[in-house]
Amino acid sequence: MTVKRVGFACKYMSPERGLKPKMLKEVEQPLNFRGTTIKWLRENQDKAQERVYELVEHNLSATERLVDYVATLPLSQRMLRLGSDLLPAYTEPNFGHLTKTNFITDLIATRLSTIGDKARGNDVRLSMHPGQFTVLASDRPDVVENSIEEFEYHVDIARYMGYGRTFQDFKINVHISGRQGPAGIKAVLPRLSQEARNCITIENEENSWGLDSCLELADDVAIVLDIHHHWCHSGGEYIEVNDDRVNRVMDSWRGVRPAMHYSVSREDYLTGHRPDVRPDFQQLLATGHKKAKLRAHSDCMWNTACNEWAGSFREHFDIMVEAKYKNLASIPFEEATRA
DNA sequence: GAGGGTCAAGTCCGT
DNA sequence: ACGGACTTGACCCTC
Repeated sequence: MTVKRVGFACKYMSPERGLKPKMLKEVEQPLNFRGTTIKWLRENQDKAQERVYELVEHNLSATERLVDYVATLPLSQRMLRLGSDLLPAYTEPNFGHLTKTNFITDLIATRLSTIGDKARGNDVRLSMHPGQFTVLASDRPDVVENSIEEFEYHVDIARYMGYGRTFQDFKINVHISGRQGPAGIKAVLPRLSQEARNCITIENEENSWGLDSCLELADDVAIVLDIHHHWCHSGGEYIEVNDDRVNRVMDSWRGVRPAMHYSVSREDYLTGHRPDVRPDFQQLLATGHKKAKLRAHSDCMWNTACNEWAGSFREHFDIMVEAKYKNLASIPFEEATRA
């Protein structure tokens, strides 16, 4: 029997929202990342190595606790995106070495291996999503080089966890982003490691490179359909699960169960909007709403009509929920749309 | 304690 | 030309 998953991204939030901020942080911090800035490392060179060690140690523990938490959830909720800041400054030219000294590399290898085993042992589906600075299709060669390095950083994490061995055993998702478009992605693929080519997925954007552009890559990589991005990009289309384009997305996964993204416009930007009616993009634009603001993610999955629509994809897709309230948004959505 | 400015990187949109 | 938004806020300083 197929498990139909719904997941959340990067961060655990406690259901006890009434706790004082300090208490809340105490409860949540053990499962969430800590970080630093390049500026701080630059200004505190003598303490930089120690600081990075401490952060890596914490972030590895946080990742393990987060995977452990997800492993306690019903099978249908065992899907998780890991944050990109696990290893601080890994690809920064002057400070990357701080995460690559021998004793840290040993720590990373050991701990990530354990985490990978736990994820596989508990059927937790994992992914990552490199940031907006990863532009594999840029028309600037230096940006492409840096982006390959940044992408391979995520692949290193996957590899340490024992992934990247077969097609889409782990998803590392990026946008096309650059001015070269789909051709730029095709050009860069042969330059990526084998594990990277197993993990890479391409997601449709709200602006510039939409679903049709992504589908040009359907023979090369798995496509991640973001139905909210498509709603923005198309000017309000609620794409149906039986649409031919959706079929082509599914085919791009070559037999692996596809993953997709679901989010909804911020509830506080649509004050008074009925929760049982899907927002009408054109009507919202006509009443003075700004496209940029309609893109912003909501706290929770407040719109039951959108949820029903998104839920219709669960037959064929695992769904990554992108919402500010993380697990507190994804879990009720999962329960409400369970078949 | 809470609030606000700041932080490596690219690209596009809106003003 | 420039600020804001984006895959993700966390940290540090001030009050």
